Amino acid sequence: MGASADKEQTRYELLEAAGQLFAEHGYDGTSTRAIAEKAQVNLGGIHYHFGGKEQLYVETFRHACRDEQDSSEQEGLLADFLAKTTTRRPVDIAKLIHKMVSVDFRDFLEPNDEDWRVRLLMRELYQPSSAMSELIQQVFKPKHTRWMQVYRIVKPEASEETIHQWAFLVGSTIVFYLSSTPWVCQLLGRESLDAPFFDNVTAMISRCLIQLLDLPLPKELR
Amino acid sequence: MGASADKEQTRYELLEAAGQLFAEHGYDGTSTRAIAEKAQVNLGGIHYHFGGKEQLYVETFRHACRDEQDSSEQEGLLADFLAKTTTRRPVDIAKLIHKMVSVDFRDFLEPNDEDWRVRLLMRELYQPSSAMSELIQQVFKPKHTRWMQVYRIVKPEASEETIHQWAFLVGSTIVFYLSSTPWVCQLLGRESLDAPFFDNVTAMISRCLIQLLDLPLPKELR
DNA sequence: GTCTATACCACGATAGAC
DNA sequence: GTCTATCGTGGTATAGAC
Repeated sequence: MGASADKEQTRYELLEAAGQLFAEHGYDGTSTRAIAEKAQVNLGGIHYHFGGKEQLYVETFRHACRDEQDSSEQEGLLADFLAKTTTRRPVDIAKLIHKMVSVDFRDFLEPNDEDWRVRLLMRELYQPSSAMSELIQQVFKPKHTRWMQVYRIVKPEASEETIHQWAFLVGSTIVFYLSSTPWVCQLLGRESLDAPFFDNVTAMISRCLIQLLDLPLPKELR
Repeated sequence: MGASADKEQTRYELLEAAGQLFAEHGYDGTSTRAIAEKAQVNLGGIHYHFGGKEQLYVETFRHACRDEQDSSEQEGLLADFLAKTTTRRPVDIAKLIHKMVSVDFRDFLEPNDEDWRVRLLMRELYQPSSAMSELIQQVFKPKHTRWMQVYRIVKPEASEETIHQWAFLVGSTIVFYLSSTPWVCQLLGRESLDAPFFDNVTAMISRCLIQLLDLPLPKELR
């Protein structure tokens, strides 16, 4: 029993240490020796428990996914809206869109420097590994499908391609600001991007989505 | 004389070989030995001519920038428009925006697999190195400034922050589709993204930009 | 001045001792 | 289950050939 608990403990220490280092320095920028040292585990332990650096990365990834997919506050927003059998006023759909955008932005762009999970997920975007499919299925596909549902409420006759492209608008903006923060800061002559800045971006993207659907802008977005 | 020409030739061979390999496999994924072999140059030549892998990467980058910044067709579009002293009708500005978006998308998303330069520039986005500042100044800042000028023509009283965020819309979309193509394809159930697909994205982003400025949509975007 | 051969150190992986 | 020794590879540096 003690041995089994120790094993889990060792695995956990390795996953947490590896996650933080991978998120900070990337896959290639992180040495297994650094991970082992940070986790207070012997170098050989990585190969013993996970099989190698590559597999440790994938497992770190699954570890991060499990914690991320729980926060499906957005799911609730949409479900609540769909549950209402009352007539759906255009302006209510517009407000729903604004709320959903806000949730997405808050989940991904809130400056929570202590949490390495979001940054790790984003890294996978540009360095696709064998963990990519898992991340798509568990985190991004549900979000994407939800956005597509919203579009279909308003324009059920639209082409699939158009709906997909519309649904990508929020994600693409988040990916951009998350990955290109140093660039954006340099072009803006700033040190960092704060919450008010992202509130404005949220409002702008909401306006885009709403206007593309020919819905009326709520007062708060005017 | 012959020696000097040989030197330039060797440097050129190294830059071309390194550029292709860096674009294909990334910085960490490319070994100096592979570069030397592809360029038919001795391993030591990299250190002699450039000082090391890092400096070779930066020079490869400048090499790519010089070829990229020439294609400033967009510059011409905007200059032509500004040169016209006739009254600027809102719909003409809308058409200008659509044209400028088209040029941007064509420059970056046209499937020119043989040319490694664009892919190399994009890689720098998610793996910022010492070459970042150069890329921003030479390639992205001019584009960004151009977009900001367009916004000011219509709404000179807007806040700097709003203008920046508006100007980032095109770039963020391009960065997204360029970097996340595998993800997009998997979510769409496609093999690849073709020109008609990007034409639709171009149209959608143009609509966003135009509607955010309260300009009338040209007929071709209806 | 230009290029070649080679040695050096850090890293990932692995086998074998305990 | 843990730790150490060791191998192959990659980036770097340099002495010496031309």
